[in-house]
Amino acid sequence: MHAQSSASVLPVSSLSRLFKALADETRLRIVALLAHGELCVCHVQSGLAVSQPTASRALALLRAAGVVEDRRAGTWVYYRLAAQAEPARRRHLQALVRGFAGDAALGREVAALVAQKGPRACK
Amino acid sequence: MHAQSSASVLPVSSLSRLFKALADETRLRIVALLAHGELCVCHVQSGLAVSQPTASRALALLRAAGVVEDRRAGTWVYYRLAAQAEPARRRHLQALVRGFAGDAALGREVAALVAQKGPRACK
DNA sequence: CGCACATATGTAGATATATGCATATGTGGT
DNA sequence: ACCACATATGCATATATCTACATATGTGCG
Repeated sequence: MHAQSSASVLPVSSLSRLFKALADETRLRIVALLAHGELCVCHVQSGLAVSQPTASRALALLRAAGVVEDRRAGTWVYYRLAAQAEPARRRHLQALVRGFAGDAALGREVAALVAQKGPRACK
Repeated sequence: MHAQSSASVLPVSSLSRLFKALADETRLRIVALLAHGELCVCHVQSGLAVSQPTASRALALLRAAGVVEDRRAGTWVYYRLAAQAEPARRRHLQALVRGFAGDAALGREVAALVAQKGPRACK
């Protein structure tokens, strides 16, 4: 008989779901933005120059995949990167964030987004 | 005017392609196996209990994505993890390999596969 | 050359994924 | 209650992805 599937106890399916969530360019760029701080949908929308439904759906999918969490603040819904319980997932997301967070230009872009939209910018 | 896309110079599209390659469970399990050493298609096929075309295609896609390299040895074609030039990609693949390589049961499974199939097992 | 074996590829069909457009929901303020 | 704004969702459509089955290619051997 042969060894058969398994790949042991490793969280293959959990990692697979994570990678699937990160595989889309729009969603990966959202993670890049969120590496610099929480944002609401309108920030993502204008930061990535995508339609509002696209931004909303991408964030919803990331939330379903456990990559982000959301928080409601009046009319706005803020999204932030979620803490990862699974060690392997945590390693990968941290690696991503480290890379993205080191990008100063991205940081300025995020700061500009927050400054020109959302609650802080409006009143 | 608004900030617009970009996400700066970060290799978003390159990372996106990497994650797309790793998003499939079959392919991710192949990477897990290869973390323990090079294998040929028949090893993967019986190790994951998938059909020969499925194993071959999965490996071909991983090769196209730059995740693995291949080497022909007579009738057999050996696949191994490829070195990554891009730092971000290298970090992620190394993180994966570290996790998978630490799994002793997986290591034994791979050893068994190599022992019972392929050139070394046949003659 | 012809056979046996390992691997690759063509094709088709089922299923998932992404996006645009319209519209619904939710919230705060007048 | 109504309106304005931010966000979410329904629906249709285009496109990508995966798998199965059959078949082709390549390599070694007698």
